[in-house]
Amino acid sequence: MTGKLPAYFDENSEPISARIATGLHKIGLAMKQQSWQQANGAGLSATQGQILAALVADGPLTGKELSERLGVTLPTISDSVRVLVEKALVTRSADPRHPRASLLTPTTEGAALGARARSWPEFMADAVADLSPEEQRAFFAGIVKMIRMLQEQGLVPITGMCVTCTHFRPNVRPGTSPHHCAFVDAPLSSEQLRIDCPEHELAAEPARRAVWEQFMRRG
Amino acid sequence: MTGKLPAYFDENSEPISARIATGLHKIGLAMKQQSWQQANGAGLSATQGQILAALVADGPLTGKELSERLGVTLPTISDSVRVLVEKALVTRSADPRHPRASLLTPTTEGAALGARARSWPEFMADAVADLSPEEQRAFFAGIVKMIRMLQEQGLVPITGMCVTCTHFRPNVRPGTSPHHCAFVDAPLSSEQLRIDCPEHELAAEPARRAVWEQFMRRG
DNA sequence: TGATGTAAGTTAGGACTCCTAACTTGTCAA
DNA sequence: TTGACAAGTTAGGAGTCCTAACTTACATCA
Repeated sequence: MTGKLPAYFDENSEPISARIATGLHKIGLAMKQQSWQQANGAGLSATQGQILAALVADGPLTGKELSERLGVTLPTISDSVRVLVEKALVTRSADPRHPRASLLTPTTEGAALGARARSWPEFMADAVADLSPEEQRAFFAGIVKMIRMLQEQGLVPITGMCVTCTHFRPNVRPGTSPHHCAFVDAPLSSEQLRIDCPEHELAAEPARRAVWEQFMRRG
Repeated sequence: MTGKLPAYFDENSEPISARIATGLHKIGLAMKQQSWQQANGAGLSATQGQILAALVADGPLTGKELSERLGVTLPTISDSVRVLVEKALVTRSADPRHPRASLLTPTTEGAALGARARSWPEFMADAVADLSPEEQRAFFAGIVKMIRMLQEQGLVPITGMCVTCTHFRPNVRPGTSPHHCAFVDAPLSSEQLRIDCPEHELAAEPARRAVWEQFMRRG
């Protein structure tokens, strides 16, 4: 039955991986526009919104930490933070951990805006909601693996994902919830993995690789 | 067997759709950085690279068409095109279809750069390549549906996808290649669907909706 | 007690992105 | 012939993002 039809597209189409890349590109377009619009609607710039969202999600952070999370350089952060301080949306306080660092904390008003900013990607969640649960699981699994590989290439900051966390124990029991989080001491299924956990603690390199390999070894 | 374990994460974790959204956000971060770096390495700005890539992929386009494809306004395109013309990477010629429009065509050098720019998302294809073929199919299916839904919301331009094309005939035969492309008169499987087909011709609204519904009706 | 180093930020400056608003200019229809 | 429409351009301004060069605090070690 294979070879029965001339299979025009097998020869003339780009490989599926390239088309996935193109598709993600289009989705990225929507995200960019959306976050721009949402931020402007809230009287913020896009990065200001992201900063507030990060502070609300992960607690007080230093400029350095923000620059890593958002994937921009320190001067860019410094600039946006200055504006946020002027607007009285965040305050600085000394960081006990680092000599010259200052922890950024949102004010009441800033926290409210940050909470709203966190929900900006929800327009995508809406689009995802129309997929069947099974499709969502498959989609999510692909995303987790893909992010991990992009992290290997140094293109995505390593934060928040279970699969790089000291507390993560992959495939420790049979059944639908094979993984375990040692932090909250609770079982965890593959589709419950976190992408942005505030308790994430980066595992050291050899352990990190071992955890990933054990995670990928299904069965 | 359900309910056997306390299911901490069922209660304390965000829904999977939200985590998918966050994940896509992270991937978007990598795309943004990557295209910035690649473009700079080629002596272009990010949008200039995108414009050249679009011209190489889809043939001569007008400014208007470019602005729709890239999701930016006409002035932004106009500005970048001016620079590209100064650099002798594209030329303008009259468009027979529209009175005041001008078709943009890459020069030899521009076409070479555009071809390189087209391959910039390949770093993602590499990350995708490590997924199993089955995972890739599922991932791709999710992307196609998601883009379609974002198009409905007007967040992604409607171009290049089979599922909005006059030539697309979904689910017309049983088996692994149920669809058909009337343009090249060839059968088509779900994972061969195109995301960015230059022959795409937008179907009129009632037909478009009907096609989508028939596409979603599996079996 | 200093000299040197390191890490976190800031400032300065420049290229690019991206928008809105206002204008120009061809074509077509009333 | 007048007016509407569509495609572009220009002007102006806010924001993004970088590199390079500084500042400042503490830590270390001679």
